[in-house]
Amino acid sequence: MDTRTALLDSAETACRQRGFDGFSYSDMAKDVGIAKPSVHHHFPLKADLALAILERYSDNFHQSLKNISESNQSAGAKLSAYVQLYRNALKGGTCVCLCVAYSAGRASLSDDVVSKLNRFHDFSIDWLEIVFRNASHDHSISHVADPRSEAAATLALMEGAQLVARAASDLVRFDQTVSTLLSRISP
Amino acid sequence: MDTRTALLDSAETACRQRGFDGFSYSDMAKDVGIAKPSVHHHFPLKADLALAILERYSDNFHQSLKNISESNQSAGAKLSAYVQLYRNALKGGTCVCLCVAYSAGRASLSDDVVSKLNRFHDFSIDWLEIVFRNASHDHSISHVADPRSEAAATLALMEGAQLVARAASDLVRFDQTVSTLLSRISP
DNA sequence: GTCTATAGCTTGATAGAC
DNA sequence: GTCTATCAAGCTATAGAC
Repeated sequence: MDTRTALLDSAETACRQRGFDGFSYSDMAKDVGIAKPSVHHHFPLKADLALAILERYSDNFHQSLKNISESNQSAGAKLSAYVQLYRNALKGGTCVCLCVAYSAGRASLSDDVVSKLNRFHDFSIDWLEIVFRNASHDHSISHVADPRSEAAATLALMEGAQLVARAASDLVRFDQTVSTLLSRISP
Repeated sequence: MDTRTALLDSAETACRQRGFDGFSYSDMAKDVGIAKPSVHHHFPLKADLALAILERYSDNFHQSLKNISESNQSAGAKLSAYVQLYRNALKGGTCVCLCVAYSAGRASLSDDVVSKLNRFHDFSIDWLEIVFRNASHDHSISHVADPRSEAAATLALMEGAQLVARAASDLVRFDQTVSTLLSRISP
């Protein structure tokens, strides 16, 4: 594995565990086994690092949603897979997803990172809106109200469920939080 | 106003804007107009400060829920007031509530603060559970599923809605997120 | 209860050799 | 691309005078 990728892995994990202000170039250097100033060769400023982490994360997430769309037929099955994605991102209650970490640490981020973060949110809501719109045709999710609002609520539910589960370091909290949503999905 | 209260005000606001690692004793000292070491007289360690902020916040929140319970008749009206509480806590999109800030910054908090945070979450869920349980009698909220799960989902929805709105610094995001929930309340 | 002074450490970032 | 050496600034925290 190349050094840049190893550094990004280290930084993303640390950021999702402890927040963007909760890890340093020194931590990354120790993790990867190089000297601290060498990290600056790959990411001159921490703002560069913030952007690189988000861009890679964003690309992976987009790919995940594409895979979910392709490998699941009904809207309900797609929604269920989406919830699983956020459940897995918790890594047993030790992490939150990058969006939760960045949203909470918004004040330490540059304007372009914040705007990319908001575009990430929009992308997720757009995808969910289509799912809920399809659900009102295939009836795989019960009593769907306005698809756009349902989509926004679902994204917030995922982020909030992660926060509560992270606070307790307990996946059961996540499961309890999403159970009403999942119960609306037809088998 | 006494110095301790002024310091708590400064710290709570800063924490909700920038996270617990995002402000320092120096910031508080400047805010209140005293020297930095004087802050240590009131809160020797930053861990003491973390606890004091949460305890005061918790007491205020409990009082707010009590007021909501007393001044609203139907379950739907109580839920609507609860949502407003979280909307106001956003302060126009500049802040999140303390629980969101603490949950995201969990790694920097001591064990007793984390356990108090989890008790705060439980208290909120308990209160909401009663609201949803009453709603299945007074029919002021439509299609209520399991009250405990609805309660957990509602807390997560509030925290997630705050995160998304904070990321965008835009209250409209909050309103869009909670609109499906509010539309379930009978007029 | 507030002050000045300071300790001891970590941070992000740079200079310059190899 | 990685290193050693270093910087200025920030942090939490303490000592001791008033």
